[in-house]
Amino acid sequence: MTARSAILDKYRATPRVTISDVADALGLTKSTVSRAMNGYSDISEATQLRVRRMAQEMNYQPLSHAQAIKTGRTRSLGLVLQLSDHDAHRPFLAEFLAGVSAGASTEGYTLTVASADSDLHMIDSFRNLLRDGKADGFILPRAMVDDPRVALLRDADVPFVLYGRQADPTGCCWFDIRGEDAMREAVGHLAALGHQRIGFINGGKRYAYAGLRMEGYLAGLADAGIAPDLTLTLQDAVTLEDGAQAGAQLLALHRPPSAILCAVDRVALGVYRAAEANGLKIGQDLSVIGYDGIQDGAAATPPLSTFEVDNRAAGDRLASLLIRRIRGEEPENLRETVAARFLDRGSTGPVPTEQ
Amino acid sequence: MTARSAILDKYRATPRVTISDVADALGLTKSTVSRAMNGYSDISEATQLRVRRMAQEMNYQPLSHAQAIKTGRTRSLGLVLQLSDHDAHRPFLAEFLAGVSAGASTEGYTLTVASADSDLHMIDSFRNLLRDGKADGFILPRAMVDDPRVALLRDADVPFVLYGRQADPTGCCWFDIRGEDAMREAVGHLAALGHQRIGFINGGKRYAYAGLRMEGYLAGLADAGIAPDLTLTLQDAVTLEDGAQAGAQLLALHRPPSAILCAVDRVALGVYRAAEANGLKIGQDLSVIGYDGIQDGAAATPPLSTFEVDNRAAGDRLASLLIRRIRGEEPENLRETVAARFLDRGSTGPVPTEQ
DNA sequence: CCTCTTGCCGAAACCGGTTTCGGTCCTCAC
DNA sequence: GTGAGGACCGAAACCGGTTTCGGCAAGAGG
Repeated sequence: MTARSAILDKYRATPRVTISDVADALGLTKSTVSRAMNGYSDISEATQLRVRRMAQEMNYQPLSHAQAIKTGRTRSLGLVLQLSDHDAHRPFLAEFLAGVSAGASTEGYTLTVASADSDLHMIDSFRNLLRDGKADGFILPRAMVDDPRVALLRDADVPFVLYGRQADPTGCCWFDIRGEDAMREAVGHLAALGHQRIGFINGGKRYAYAGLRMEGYLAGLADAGIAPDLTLTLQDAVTLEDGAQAGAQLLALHRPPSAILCAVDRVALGVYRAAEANGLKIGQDLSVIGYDGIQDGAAATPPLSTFEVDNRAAGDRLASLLIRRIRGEEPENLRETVAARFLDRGSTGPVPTEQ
Repeated sequence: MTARSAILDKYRATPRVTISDVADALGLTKSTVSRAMNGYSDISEATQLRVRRMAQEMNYQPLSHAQAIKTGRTRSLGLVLQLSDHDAHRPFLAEFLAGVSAGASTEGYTLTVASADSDLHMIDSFRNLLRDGKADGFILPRAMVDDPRVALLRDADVPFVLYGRQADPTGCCWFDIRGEDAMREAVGHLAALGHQRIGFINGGKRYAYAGLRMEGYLAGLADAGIAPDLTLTLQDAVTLEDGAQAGAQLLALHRPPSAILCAVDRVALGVYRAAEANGLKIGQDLSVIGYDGIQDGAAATPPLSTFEVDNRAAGDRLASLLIRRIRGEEPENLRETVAARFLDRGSTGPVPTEQ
């Protein structure tokens, strides 16, 4: 009851402490307080400290939309979701959003989410959010090879950060997980198990990650001294159905692969289905490795060996990088990549003898 | 090139048309324009029209955070995601968000998303968003039976709208899909196929929907003249693993059910697994009906019969209702429910003869 | 014809900040 | 002793809106 009331008080009763309150409490003017809070050099160190301390004590925090009226910035990050790639998005979204909003809020930022069902609509979203000061910059999920969002925002000099990388890095910040390293490592695992014919089903070719993962696959083959066989690689598979179809296609080959590496977990689960249809047992007759670490993979039989991707952490990092970009840091210093962690869960095994 | 430039112009070059620009263009003062835009009665109809027309023509739209400084409202809807119920959320989130943001933007509102990993943290989120004017009201996904968010926001007189219903409707607006009707209909379907022993695996009991769906299940039994058998009902299952376990439990009964109704698709897919483990063929030896309409259900073999839930539309409606609430409409008039659509897809069949 | 409303709009204050522009006062060099 | 310069802060304008208050003209009523 009293706890409840205390909370409610903060909801409205207390009229909120303003910059003038702080100024009065210190016998200063609000202009001085403002400049002190913003670290202007024409305010003495001593005064800055006094002001900050008092602000802390009085629990004063400038009202973002009051500052925005002059500065144009409202301390909020924009995220425009694309409906077109639903299926790809779904498993990630909740954790990703949690990460972004957490990362944003530790710096006093909030997250504004919009959605668009076409590229044109997306541009509109950007424009509206900027125009109305609902976003100071943008997080762009799923970098594409020739990304119209990048072209637009870069030229417009609007801060943004990519989840994924970009061939032309000019003006780009990003966070990414090194999927290419994962693919390379996966091929290494499979080769170590004796596999020589290792198929690769790549993801959506419009996305930047596809090229990288292909490189990783090829690098892995090179590491193992295996000559790449183009008939064993397919691309542009993102759904379970895609995977089932691609898997069937590979298994129908004259000399089918004994292992299939998939750039996407969902596709790997499709390969499960194809294997089942062919009477093959995953982990024995056919080895499969995926990438993403989705729940359904862990629940499959056998559990899918895959690479765990921490989308929550990714969101957190992206928010942090974008905020630094908004604050003026150079893009060159705002690029991070991390490794994915391999989860060896049982969908691989030694190459079957009776080939 | 020229198209690009035009867009960029709107991004920044054009300094944005303000209320004074409109006033000057009409030979009025900005106070008149402001009141005209807001429909004050002390401005003549004629002038209001003139102003609105000109605003339209000049593409003027008041800057939300400039108004907020006086009004306290910034035309944005708040949504606080709870991390605890990840699994329940995941499949819905993308479409749901798309719906909400679309519904919001048609009324000139935007969507602010935050996340919380505990109830306490969630209250903090509410408070911060309100305090900083980042949300004028909230959408509360997944209504719970004794929902702390409702208690809080209701008492604080903050506008909110529920996805789901509430036993005590005081001050509550909501949108919901009548899961109870769906359950009732499902039981009817199964009974029509000859099933007499119909199991029911309910969802998370902390959620408001669970009670309703149980009622629907019982109503369906009553319709069919079947006496309810409590040993055939389980509850609190939300994940695939929960479903597998619950399914195994029901199938291990002395007199197992010939059909199992699940309040959640994911759980139904768990029942698939349990059936498989028991050597039962879904659709022949065991009938299963789910609820949600998730993709994985369509991809299962046999495709899961279920109820399609349009989360995008739900989000859209919720946004609309919340905005009306924010604008002052009474909660009593802001309650909507719609029916779910049954998808008969092949996981049901006549009751097997050799019982 | 004069007052009293009423309708309609302008003037100015205000909201909570930021930023420009000066104005002290102190120090230091000459 | 004095002038210049720098450190530090106050005064006031400003941002783009909203809201209060008051004034003017037209119409109603006596």
